Amino acid sequence: MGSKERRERDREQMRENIIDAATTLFHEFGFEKTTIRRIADKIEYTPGNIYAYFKNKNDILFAIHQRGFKILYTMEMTVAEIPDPAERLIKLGQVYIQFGLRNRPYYDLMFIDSNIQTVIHEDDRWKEGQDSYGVLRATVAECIQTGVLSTSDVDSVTFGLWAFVHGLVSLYVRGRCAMIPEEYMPQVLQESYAYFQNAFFPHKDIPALLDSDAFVV
Amino acid sequence: MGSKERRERDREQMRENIIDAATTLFHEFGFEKTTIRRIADKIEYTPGNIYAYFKNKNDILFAIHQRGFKILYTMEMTVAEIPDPAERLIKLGQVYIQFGLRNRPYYDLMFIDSNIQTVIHEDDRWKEGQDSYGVLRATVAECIQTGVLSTSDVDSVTFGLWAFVHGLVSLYVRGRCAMIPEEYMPQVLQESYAYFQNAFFPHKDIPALLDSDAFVV
Amino acid sequence: MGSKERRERDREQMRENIIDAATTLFHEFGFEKTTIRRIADKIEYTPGNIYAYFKNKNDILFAIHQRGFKILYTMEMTVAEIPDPAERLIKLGQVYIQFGLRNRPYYDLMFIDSNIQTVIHEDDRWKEGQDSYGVLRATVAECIQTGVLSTSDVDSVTFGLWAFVHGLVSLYVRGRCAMIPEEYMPQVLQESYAYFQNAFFPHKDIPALLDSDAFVV
Amino acid sequence: MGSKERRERDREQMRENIIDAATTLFHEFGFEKTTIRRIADKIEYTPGNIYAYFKNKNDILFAIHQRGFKILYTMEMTVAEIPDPAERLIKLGQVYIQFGLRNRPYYDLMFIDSNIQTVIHEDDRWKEGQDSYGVLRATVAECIQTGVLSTSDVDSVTFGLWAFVHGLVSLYVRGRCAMIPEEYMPQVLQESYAYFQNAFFPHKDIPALLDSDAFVV
DNA sequence: AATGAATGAGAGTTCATTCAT
DNA sequence: AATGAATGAACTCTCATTCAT
Repeated sequence: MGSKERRERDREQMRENIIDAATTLFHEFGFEKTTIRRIADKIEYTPGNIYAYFKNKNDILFAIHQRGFKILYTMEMTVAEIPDPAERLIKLGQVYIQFGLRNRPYYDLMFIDSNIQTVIHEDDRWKEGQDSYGVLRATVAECIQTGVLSTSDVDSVTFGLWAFVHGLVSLYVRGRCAMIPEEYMPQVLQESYAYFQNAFFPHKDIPALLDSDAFVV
Repeated sequence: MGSKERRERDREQMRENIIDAATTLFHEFGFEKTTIRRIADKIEYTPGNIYAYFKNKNDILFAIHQRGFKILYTMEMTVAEIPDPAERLIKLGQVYIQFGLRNRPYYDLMFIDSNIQTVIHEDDRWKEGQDSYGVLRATVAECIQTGVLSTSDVDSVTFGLWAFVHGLVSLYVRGRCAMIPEEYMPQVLQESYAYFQNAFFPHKDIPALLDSDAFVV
Repeated sequence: MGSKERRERDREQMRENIIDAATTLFHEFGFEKTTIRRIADKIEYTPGNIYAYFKNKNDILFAIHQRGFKILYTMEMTVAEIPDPAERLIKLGQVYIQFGLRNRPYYDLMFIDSNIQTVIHEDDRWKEGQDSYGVLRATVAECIQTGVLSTSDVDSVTFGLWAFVHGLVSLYVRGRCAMIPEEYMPQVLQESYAYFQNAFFPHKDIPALLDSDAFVV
Repeated sequence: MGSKERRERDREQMRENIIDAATTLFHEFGFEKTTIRRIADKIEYTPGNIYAYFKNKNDILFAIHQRGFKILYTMEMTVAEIPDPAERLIKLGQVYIQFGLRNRPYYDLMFIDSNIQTVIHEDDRWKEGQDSYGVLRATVAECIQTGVLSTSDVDSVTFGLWAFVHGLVSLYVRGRCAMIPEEYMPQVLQESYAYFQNAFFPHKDIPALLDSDAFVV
């Protein structure tokens, strides 16, 4: 019977609907202020019914979290095949920023929100994130190996680079850029990135990637 | 009468107590999950009595927020007199990191938390923060003038530098560093900072400031 | 399915239960001193559940208010067909008094209570009440037309007559008749009414309606 | 020593202040919604200090109540000497209406409010009110004796007359006159009163007292 | 007499969650 | 799978009242 499969598919679809609705609402109103009823209303179902798909409210949060990392990883894969590690590193940063700006609700949960901490065991979260971090770290390591970056410690540089792009995205996402006019932000992000890129790879003639749309918010 | 003054002092002390308790709890459990009752319990007072000192829960948040910026500004002032703008810039970054690591609950509220947005008018917040940003921006501008930094846009570089240090602190404060062992973190932070410092000021011989205690968490 | 209908009926029944309980309690203790908890206790439900049927406490008050006017209007209709306007007017007064005495909690809310003012827009309340007033006014107008009442102003007389019956009911309902023994009250009300009736229609030989049970409290 | 007397006088003055403030506030916001703090604020004293003058909130209510009856009685006395009982009766009604319209907060408490019921023992209230009622009743009795009113029962007529004037005042005071334009009300009240006066004393030529200012609100 | 701090009880309301149907 | 009713615990906040000073 395909009926069993269809039921499976319907079930999955329903989970997706709930996650979609919750993602938007969590981002817009915050986790605490988003009620199960509101999520249910949005997808035109009953509050109680949500519990047929998720153990509880936290469980929804966890699902969103997982989905976010899946998306990020997919995006990272689009530049994974670039042979030159320096260029790959630069593009990785851009991909990361692009991911953050275009998936704010996910980014929020994955790298900023602290509600998630009570929901997800540290080990679980690390497992989720380690692939992404792993890709970045591996690229940095390659850069060091090829001499384009000179450092004794892979993690320090990896962490620093991550911190930089995370800083750009999170200050913006959390509305701490009031001193810079909104419409000017894409340019500031891009120039900022370009400046840092140049500081790290001064001798290499890697295109500044000014044509990138990573910074379009 | 000194009695009136003492009462004044007692009252201020009480406000401090409330702020202290709330600061800790907000950081530990989040704003929403921290109840007035819990704050009251912590200082062994009655919930209702809190309202004799603060209009409401939001008002407490606001007070914490203000105090944080006051502390940060004071810390920034300790390096404001350094004549060499490059050195001053480097120390400013260290002071910022130090502030973040040692005042995590404040840092949380000031630069990460999003509850604050509904509590504090954007204008007010910006006014609070502009002094700090202003100090940083002025130093960057000086570096450009003296030719030690070369860029066409002050804000892009200022924002980028802020993003970097904010990234370091916020990833740490929000527990996203599980991939790096806790005890190894101070070193990672320091080396990361040193590496970036060197990337930005490669020709100047500014001490790496390895003796700094900025990174001791 | 009859199941949906039954659920509908159950729901309506529940609303009725809440209204009934609230009506009694509001009358007995006043609106402010009646707590949602107490209403819930009385019908053996949970406080929170009340909010599944009424938006808030005010909403309950409003529902009672509406119900009261419906009852009054229905009672007025029972004498609306009396052809002689003078007789109709007299009976209208009796019906009004009867309504007040037998539905004290409603009467309270409709014509005495001032909490209702903050709950219900003046326009809404007036709309509710205008039918009742309209019936009375039309009857007075007819009496003037047929010459049995002589006045230049319909409203003055209508208002005066209303004031009289309202005075009787409200002094009683609000316990201002301590100077008259309780058991003597029905007779006082009746004789008072008869005396006024005679003063207004001295030449007509309308039965004093002593057989009426309007005044039995 | 006059100092003891002055202290006595000061104390009395303070009680007056509290009563004044409370009277206004109770009328404007209702008993429940008027807080002790608000009363204290109005007279620029401390909440706690109020309790040096009144046992509790109810006690203030009681004092207002008493004062109201004192005022009413005083006003009634201004017409007590009119020799013709019919004229006296008519003027008594006008005085009553005037009292009600000009002392709404008192009137509210004395004849409408039901909070007072829980505060004041029925016996006490009756004692307060009996003088006023007594004056009215005595006048009615005199009218009967002189044949200008013909009835077998003094109380029925007394109560009816009281009900009429009470109805006029209370419907107005409690905002149930939305169907009549505000500015038209004084005239309606006056004409209504005149019409009733004429119904009761058709053969006597007592001036309609149209010049009275009793109905000016 | 007057203050300001403090209390404790309780208000209306919300909401995640459960459960019978 | 889905519903609608119901729960129970908790929330923020208010306020009459007390009391040490």
